[in-house]
Amino acid sequence: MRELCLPTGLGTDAMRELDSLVAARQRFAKGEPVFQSGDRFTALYAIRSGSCKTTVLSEGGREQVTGYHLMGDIIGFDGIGNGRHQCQAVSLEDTEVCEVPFARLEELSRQLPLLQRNLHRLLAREITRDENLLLVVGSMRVEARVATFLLSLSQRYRQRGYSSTEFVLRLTRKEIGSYLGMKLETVSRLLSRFQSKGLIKIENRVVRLLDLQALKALISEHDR
Amino acid sequence: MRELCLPTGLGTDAMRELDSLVAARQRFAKGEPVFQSGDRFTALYAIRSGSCKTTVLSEGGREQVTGYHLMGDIIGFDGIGNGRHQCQAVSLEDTEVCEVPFARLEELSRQLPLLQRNLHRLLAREITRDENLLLVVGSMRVEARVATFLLSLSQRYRQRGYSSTEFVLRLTRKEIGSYLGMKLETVSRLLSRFQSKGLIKIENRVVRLLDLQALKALISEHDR
DNA sequence: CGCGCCGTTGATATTATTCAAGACCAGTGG
DNA sequence: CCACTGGTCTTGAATAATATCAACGGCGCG
Repeated sequence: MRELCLPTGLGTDAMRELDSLVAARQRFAKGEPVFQSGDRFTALYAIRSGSCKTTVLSEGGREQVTGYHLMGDIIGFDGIGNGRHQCQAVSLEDTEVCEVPFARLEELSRQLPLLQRNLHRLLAREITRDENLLLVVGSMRVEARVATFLLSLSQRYRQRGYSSTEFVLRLTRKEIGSYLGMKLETVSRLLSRFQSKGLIKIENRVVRLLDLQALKALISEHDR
Repeated sequence: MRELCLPTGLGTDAMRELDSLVAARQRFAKGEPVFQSGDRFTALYAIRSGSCKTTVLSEGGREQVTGYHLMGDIIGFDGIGNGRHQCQAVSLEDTEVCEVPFARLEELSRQLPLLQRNLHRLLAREITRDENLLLVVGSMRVEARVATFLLSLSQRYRQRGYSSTEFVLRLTRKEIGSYLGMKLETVSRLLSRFQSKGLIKIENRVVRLLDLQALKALISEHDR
């Protein structure tokens, strides 16, 4: 498991106890839901490999992508509030997931203050993640939003030990657009523009970041 | 304290223990910060009367309003992640706040499963609150966003036992705009338009909702 | 009383969406 | 193996939504 994750700093005994409550890995093919909106909430899910998107559905059946989750991320927190999942999580490629039964996690975290602390950290990080996204979507123009998206992915891949300058987008243009509050054509245009300015190289879903500085500059360049 | 709040369902003993760790009320005049971005995180704050906004600041010094908190809300969760507050909370009128030291709350919640559960609920609700706002800002046109804002306030005031059709906006047009991802002029225009259509009556900060159905209809009317 | 923020409204400019067409690609079935 | 299909992506032109600029009235506070 990962640095920013539940077992951080736990002793070997505690670690073993935590392991014992984690179920075996489950596999999800591309497009399969890990959980659906309305499902009874019983567990968190740790992504061991692959990736997922989380989406909320508006009354009109409109889908809004609220998260793009990579290996090492934990998803499912949204269900804690009222015992049912408020969003759905869908696998974006072949994905392996470990189920962490939440009732038992709560129980164990009563005995292990450090585990409790880590759980709280995870919950809080989810909050700041969302608020950050809110800042991006609410206050930046589209160009800066896409630049932010790319740079944030870059950083997340680096944290995971992968290349921070070349990676595959598992989201479609439409999904990226939904995530960033714009239309798919706009996403496409901006990626093309970034490429023509020499900031990135993009071929379908494969991005290579060529000029991180310039991308950063785009972000602060103009308000909205 | 309130229904959706920490002491829900606790016995009288547990209640007393919880009370014992809550500090006396503090008062904040309009414009005063309850906590600032970068402050060391030590406590949550329960709003007993009045209201606050929470804002995050981008690198460019741009302010994004991420929350509008009324009496009964608890704020400060954002600091749990890394021990420092990620946003600032500012009083919008004369406001009374109770400080809840977080370390002691964690400790107590290890002994009281129900308290633990309530704490987790609060954290999770904060997450779904943000994701809902994301849906609003990311996928609705400005008209629907403002309608959603008014209806959500209506509901929150009702939950608190106040009039759900007449209330005072403690946020300026600029703050509302920031919260909803639009410009202050746009907010002003939309409120005027709603008024001229007979949906609301607005005089400065005082709103009266006249046609809830029509406001609801506006929301689903069109995507973006 | 005067000054600074707040709010409204109109005219104009810009940004982003919509509509439309075509290229590309992967999967499917003949 | 190839043609077919449906989804994805790109790009252009027209259009609609929203921001910007500007002027002014009003309110609250010192």
